[in-house]
Formats: sequence, structure tokens, C-alpha cells
Amino acid sequence: MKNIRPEIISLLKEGCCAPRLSELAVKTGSKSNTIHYNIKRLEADGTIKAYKAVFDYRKVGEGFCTFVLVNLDRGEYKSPEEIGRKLAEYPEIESVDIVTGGWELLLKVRTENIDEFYEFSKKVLSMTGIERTQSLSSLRQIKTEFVRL
Amino acid sequence: MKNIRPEIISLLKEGCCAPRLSELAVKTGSKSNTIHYNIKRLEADGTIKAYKAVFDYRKVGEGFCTFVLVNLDRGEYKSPEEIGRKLAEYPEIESVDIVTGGWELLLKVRTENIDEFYEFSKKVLSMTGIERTQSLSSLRQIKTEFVRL
DNA sequence: TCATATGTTTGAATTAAATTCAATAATTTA
DNA sequence: TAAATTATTGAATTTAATTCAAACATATGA
Repeated sequence: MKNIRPEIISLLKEGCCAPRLSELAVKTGSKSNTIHYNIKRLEADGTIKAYKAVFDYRKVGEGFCTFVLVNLDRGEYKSPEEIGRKLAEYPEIESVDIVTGGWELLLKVRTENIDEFYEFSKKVLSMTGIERTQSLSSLRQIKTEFVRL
Repeated sequence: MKNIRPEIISLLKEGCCAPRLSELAVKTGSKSNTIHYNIKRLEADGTIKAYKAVFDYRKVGEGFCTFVLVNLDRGEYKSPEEIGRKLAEYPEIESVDIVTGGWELLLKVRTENIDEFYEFSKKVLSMTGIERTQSLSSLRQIKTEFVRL
């Protein structure tokens, strides 16, 4: 009998959830089919991108969170956006932003521990186009994804 | 007739969602009551903190995203965690982390535009305990909350 | 101002999904 | 290896989501 929880967690990280129309109906004082109608519109016009779960990441093997500031090669032919999209493919990366200031990209990376992060950074952050990085590791998450921990 | 969408969006930002057991059942090849059982356990032991929606934040009046690096007063009696918890109360703040390196806190802040961010920073970042900040504004979000945009 | 078009809410009926629970099966513990 | 614990399943029940036509509201344009 295989343990299905890791698979459930993985699916819930990016989707496999839905709005609770009945709860929204009570809280807004509307009927649930009114909520249904409005949510379908928000989904159709791209306002809502996904429904997902937020975890205590220490309990799902992603307790080590690091913010990585990235400088890109000036001579490189790829744009920051192209490199960012490539990085966004990695499941360890929670967010990718092109930012102002002394750095081009800001990544938020989640791994099990510092060793796994080292492996990740060897693999990923050495990819062409990346010149230099600076990592800020999280010692304590107080709020994430608008959810207080 | 009042527009209920802002209220729906606000509720979906932190909760009012649920896992789709039937979808998870199909994708994992289990029965939906097995999924139900396992998810209840993940909720009970605190692994799952919340279910929420992810938005195209430009469409919900939060198009301006800024990472704020924070230095705290060394002479201040409050701990970084206390100050972080205070900051976490603001709805504009998506995440708060205590980090390693030359800064104590790293905030992710979402506002409508740069003017609103200025108002926010005057109000919040001048609170006691905060010595100095450096802001990195996001020019383009490529991935957020594990969801590619 | 009035008629028309567009967008939103609702009630009622239908369909689908979540939940419960007792029985069974698998795994762990002693 | 027996007993205890934990996980899965089928079947019945309960709850929620979805559909759709009708009513209502708001915006648009003569």
C-alpha cells in the first residue's frame, strides 16, 4: 500500500481546489448561484488563476526557504524574462520576479534543507545567463501567501 | 445593487476554498473517501494551513509588488519576531520572513500602484524598531505562489 | 424620457460531490 | 505471531454545486 499523501500534497500545491460557494454565500449575504455566476466570470476573465492549498512547509519537506537575488550576464542574448521563465519551471521555485535595483531577478526557493539547496543552486544557478547571486535564507516564516503561520 | 466581487476576492485571498476530492481521487487513483480521510489528517496535524485562490494581482488592484529589505534598530527592545508579527497584520503584506545576511526582515508587499506603496511605507515602515529599508520593486511577475503567470 | 440591450440575481429542479460509518485490509508494535 | 493501530473501501446519506428560465437592475442610445 503506497503512501498517497505526498501525491496529494503535490497536487494541492498548485491546484485541485475549488471555491466554497456556500461559505461565500453566507459571508456575503448572497445566494450561492449568484456567487457561482460571479466566480465563473472572474475565472473567465483571468482574474482568478488557480485555487490551491497553503502548507506548513516544514511538514512537507520544504522547510528551507531562500530568497535569491540574481545578476544576469550583460552580454547574454537571452532576456531576463526568458531566463525567468526557464527558472519558473523548477518545482522548487515558488516565485520569480524581475525587479528594480541592483539585481535583475528575485527568486523564492523552497528545499528540504541546506544541502538540498546547495544541490539546487549548483544545478540551476550555474545556468547560462546567470552571472552572480546572493542568497538570503529564511530563519523564520511569519506570513506566507497572505496566510499567517 | 452593490458589486460583490471585491468582497468575494477578499475572502478568496486567504480562504473560503476547499480541496476537490473527486479530482484528487481521479488523479491519484484512489476513492474519494480515501482522499477525504487523508486530507482530514493533513488538516488536523497542521500540515495544511489554508485553501485559497491565486489571482492576476493586476486585476484585483494589487498590481504593484515590492520586496522590502528591513534593518531593525539594535537598541530596540522588541524582537524581530515581534515586529514581524506586527507587520504581518497588514493586508498589503503577502509575506514576512526573518532572514540571514545584512537584513533582518524581508517583506513582500502588494499595493495598487507606486503612490499607494508610498503611503503604505510612510505609515508602516516608519514604525518603531525599523531603522532602514531597501525596496526592490517587481517589474514583472513570472511565477507567484508556485503558480506560473 | 423611454425603449432596448446588457449584465446580475434569484427560485426551483437537477446533478454531482462530500461526508459518514461499518466492514475489511494493511501495517506496525510488542 | 497476535494484537493494536492505521488506512481503504462500498454503500447510504447528506450537503453542495450546477443549470436554466424568469425577474430585476443598470447602462446605452435614440
